[in-house]
Amino acid sequence: MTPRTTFREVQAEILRRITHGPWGPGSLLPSEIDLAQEFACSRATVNRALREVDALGMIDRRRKSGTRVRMAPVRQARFEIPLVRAEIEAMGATYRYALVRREVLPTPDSLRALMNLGPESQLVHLICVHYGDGAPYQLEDRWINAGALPQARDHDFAAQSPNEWLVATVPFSEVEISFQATAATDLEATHLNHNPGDPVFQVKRSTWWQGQAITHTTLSYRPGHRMTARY
Amino acid sequence: MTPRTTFREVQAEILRRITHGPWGPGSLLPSEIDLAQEFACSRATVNRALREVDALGMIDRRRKSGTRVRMAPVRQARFEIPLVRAEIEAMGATYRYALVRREVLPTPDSLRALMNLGPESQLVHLICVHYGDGAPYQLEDRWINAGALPQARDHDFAAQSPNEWLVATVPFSEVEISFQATAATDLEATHLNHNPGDPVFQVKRSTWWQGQAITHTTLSYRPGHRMTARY
DNA sequence: ATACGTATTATGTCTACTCATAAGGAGCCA
DNA sequence: TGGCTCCTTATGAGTAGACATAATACGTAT
Repeated sequence: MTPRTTFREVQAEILRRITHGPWGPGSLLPSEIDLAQEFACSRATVNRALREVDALGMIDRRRKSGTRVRMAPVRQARFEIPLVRAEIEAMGATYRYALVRREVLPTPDSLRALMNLGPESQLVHLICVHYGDGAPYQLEDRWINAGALPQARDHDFAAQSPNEWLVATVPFSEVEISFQATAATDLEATHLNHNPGDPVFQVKRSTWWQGQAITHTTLSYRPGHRMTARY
Repeated sequence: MTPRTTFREVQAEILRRITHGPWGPGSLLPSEIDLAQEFACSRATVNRALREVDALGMIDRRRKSGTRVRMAPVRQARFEIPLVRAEIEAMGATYRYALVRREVLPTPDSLRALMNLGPESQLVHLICVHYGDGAPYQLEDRWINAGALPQARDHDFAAQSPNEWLVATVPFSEVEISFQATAATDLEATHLNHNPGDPVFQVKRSTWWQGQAITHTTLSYRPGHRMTARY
């Protein structure tokens, strides 16, 4: 029982009029005051509804000019980036994790520029495999800045995957993520049931905290992997 | 000159306290009323600030229980999906487009299930290439539902790319998008400077409008292409 | 001890009003 | 034809107060 008009109702009706109704691309919407009158609610309610439609990228709002339906909506896809464990368990599979390699090395030249580190810096290098129902799902090749996170030198990554340790240790970092297709290396072929040279879906992720590089990771997926989103 | 506390200031301070300050993962934030008192503003202002922090996936809000900092933030990457033209022109390159093939065919079996179409349905099939500064950038393999969009049968796609025609014709559709790595086909090799079998970054996109399949597209990128986002 | 109803409390949302700010447009003057 | 000021208008954002709703806490009856 909500006799009052809610901003969700207003929003739904506005969306309907844009997608199915009289407000086509480029058209000018009535002012907030007029809409408030029409929907018999306060201007604040209309404002909130319009602000959320704006966040969807479907309208363009300008002071004095008014609110206009975009000619082409600003398309944006949102991908949730879950922990591998959650991703695998969400498919109903049993998660297992194995540490393949663990070493402390001076920073390789290829990562020096990427992580903005000096020549004497050291990185903890980890290679591990994530399995779903016993089948390899993802190969993780991770480098952790030992200068920024000295605890990483001594941590035992055999029990807990580095990703889970990191989100618990540095929860709110800045992240740059990129997707690409590459040819399978011998390492990827060995651990992911690929043949060398096969196409591999890779995610590269760099994270920073307070201007310091924390970790750089390459995630390689099993053959046929897809990332999907709706919008 | 804004002597009043704005919701942005409140939001910034809350974010600071979560990321650098005293409110670590799992901790309970003061109630909106207490925060309003502390920041000398109204509850509505605090509410708006907290609502936006919630949208970032950093806190968990529950009636009666209060607001809690998440143990691990809900990571979400947002990708803007621009028109190829805009993508290429944003790099400072000159955009050119070429139509390679245009035909009307009965729906292939592989697409019948995907687009939920009957056996007598027909699709407009288009293959085109998008160039940046004369070099091939993206190969577009598109199928348009001729039943839902009869205008597509007669439209001349030599002048305008199908994507631009479609966003002008059916601007607000539902989209499913997925990314994957595949091996280059002969067609991709011919038009994108790949060798057959090379890894190709592919984007597949299906769009629907009012429950009807509109179009299904496979976008294949030139060698080395990356999709990048920050969050 | 367990089950159930009730009080409490924090968030969710709406109203009504106020002032701020960006920007289009009219009018005026050189 | 400019270029300038000033008025008007639509959104942006704040205040205070009210009621709704979900969920926990607690006290009482069985």
